[in-house]
Amino acid sequence: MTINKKIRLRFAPSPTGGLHMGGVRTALFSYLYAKKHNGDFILRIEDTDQTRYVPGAEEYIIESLKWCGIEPNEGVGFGDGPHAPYRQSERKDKGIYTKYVEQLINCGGAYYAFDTEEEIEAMRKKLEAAKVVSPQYNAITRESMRNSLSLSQDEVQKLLNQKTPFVVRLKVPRNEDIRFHDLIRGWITVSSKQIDDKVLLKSDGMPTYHLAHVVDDIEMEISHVVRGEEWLPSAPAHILIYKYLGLENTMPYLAHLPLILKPDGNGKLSKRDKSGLPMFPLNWHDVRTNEKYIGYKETGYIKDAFINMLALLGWNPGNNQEILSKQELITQFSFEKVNKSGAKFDPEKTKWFNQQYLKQYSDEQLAELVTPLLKEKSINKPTEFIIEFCKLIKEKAHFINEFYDLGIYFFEAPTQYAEAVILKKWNSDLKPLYTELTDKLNTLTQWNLQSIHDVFNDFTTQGKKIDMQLVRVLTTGLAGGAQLLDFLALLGKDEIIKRLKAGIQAQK
RNA sequence: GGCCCGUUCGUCUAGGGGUUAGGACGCGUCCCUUUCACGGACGAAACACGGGUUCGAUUCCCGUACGGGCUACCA
Repeated sequence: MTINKKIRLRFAPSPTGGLHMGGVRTALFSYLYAKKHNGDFILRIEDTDQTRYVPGAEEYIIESLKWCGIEPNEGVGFGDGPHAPYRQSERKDKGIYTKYVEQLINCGGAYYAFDTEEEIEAMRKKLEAAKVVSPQYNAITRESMRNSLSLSQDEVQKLLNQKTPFVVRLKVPRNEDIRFHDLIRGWITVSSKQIDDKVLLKSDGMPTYHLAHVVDDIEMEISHVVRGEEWLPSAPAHILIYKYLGLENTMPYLAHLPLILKPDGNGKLSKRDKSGLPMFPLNWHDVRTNEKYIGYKETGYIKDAFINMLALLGWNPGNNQEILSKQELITQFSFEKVNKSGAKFDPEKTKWFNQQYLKQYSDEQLAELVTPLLKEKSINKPTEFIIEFCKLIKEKAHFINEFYDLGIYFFEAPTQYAEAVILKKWNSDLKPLYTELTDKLNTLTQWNLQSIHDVFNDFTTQGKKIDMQLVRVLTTGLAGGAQLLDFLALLGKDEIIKRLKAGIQAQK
C-alpha cells in the first residue's frame, strides 16, 4: 500500500445526465477528505461512451459543484493543473491509453479479440443452454473464441492488417483469489473465476471505464479512489490491471461508499421520487429526453443545509452533533466513520436540516434572499417591511420560497375566512363586540405593539372576551400564522381597520 | 441463478462481551402562548432469526432469512 503520497482525490462523473445527490455525496466525501489532509481535489470527466453523451451534462456538473461549494482545485471547468487535459475523450486523443494498452498486451495481461457481437451472443446462448452458471467471456471460453490467445500469430497479424475491428480484453486468470482492501469494508477476497475478461479498449478506439480510470488515476497521481458500492464487484479486475502494470504496491486506496436508497420502498435512489423532494442539486433539463427535474437550489434549500444533510447520510462524526459547518465537516471527516449499509434518505429530516440553517440566518440576510422572490410576485415593499416580514414568518417556514405562500396575507387582504374557525367560534351576536374592538383600535393615535396590546387588554379586564384566533381570521383569513400582534402592528392602522370591517361584514 | 456487500427504534444513527442500548427526524401527551409557531419537558418505539464460543452475547464465529449491488464493446 502507498505511503507518503500526496493526498489527491478525484471526482470522475460521466456526462450522461444530471448529477444527482448520490454523486454529489461522492464528490463531497472526496472533497472533505482532500481538504482535511491539505490535498488536491480534481474533477475529471469520463466521457468515453459517446453514445450516452448528453449535451449540457458537463456544464451541469460543474455548476452543481460550484453551488454546493465543492470546488475542485484542478479539472474541467476549474482550471487546468499539471495533468491536463481532464476530459477522457481528449486524453484518448493524446494516446495516453494506448500506451498502457500496449504495455498490458506486451506483458501478457491483455489480448486482442476479434469476435463480433453475434459471435459473443451465440457463445452466451450456448453456455446458457448448457446451464453454465455465468456465461462469460473468460479463461475457459476465450479458448474457443477468435482472439490473439487462441489464434496463431500470423492470423492475428493478418486480421490486424486487414483492419478487422477488435477490442482489447483483460486476461483474467482462470482460478486465483484476488484480495484487496477497502477503507470502509476491510479485506475482500474474490475468486478470479467470477470475473470476465473485461473489455479494456473498445472497437471505436475508446477505453472503457475499467482501463481509463486506472490509467488516469495513475497518471494523475490519485491517492484515494472514492466511488459508489456498485463498483465493488469490478474492483478485482482493476486490481489486476494495477498488478499487470507492476503498480500493485503503489495503487490508490479504495473506498466504496454505501448507496443512497430511495425514501419509500427499496432500491437505489432514482431520478424521480414520490417524496416530491428533489434528487438533483439544481434544476436539470435533459435535452435528449426532454425530462425536467427540480433542484434543491430552486426548491429553496440553503446549500450548506443540503451539504450537511448529505454528509450525514452514511457518515457521522461519532457523537451527537448533527449540525456541522463545512469546516467542521472537513476537520471531522474520516472513512472509518462511513457506514457500510445503504441509507434511505429521509425527506422530513432533510427539511429539518434546512430549517435549522434558516434559523441561523439573520432577518436581514433572509430579506435579501426573499426580496427577489417577492419581486417576481410584483410585490415592492420597503426593506424594513420585508425584514420585519421575514422575522415574523421565518419560524413557520422550512424554505425561503415558502415565505410568500405562508405570508401572502402580509401583502393582500383576505377574500375568504377560515371556515372551520368561523363555524366553531363565530355567531352574529359577536358582531357588536368586534365592531367595538375595531372602533376602539381606530381611535388609537399611536399604532404600535404596546398600544394595540393595551386595547386588547382593556377588553379583557372589562370582561369582554376577545378571541384572538377570530381576530386572526378576520385580518388574515387564516386559522394560523405569524405572531398576531406583531402582524397587526406591521400592517398599520388603516389596513387593519379596513380588514376588520370587511371581515366582520363578510360574516353572517 | 451465480458472486459480492450489508442488517441497532418507522427513518438517519451512537455504542459495543456485563449499558436502564444513547441521540436526531417523525409521532403522541403536557408546559409556554390572550392567537399561531418556535422552544421546553415527558412518552411510545430497535439490536432479523437459529446455532455455536463464553460465566455472560446485541457486540465475536458459522449458518438461515431478508435487503441491496454487480453479472455490457455503460459508467
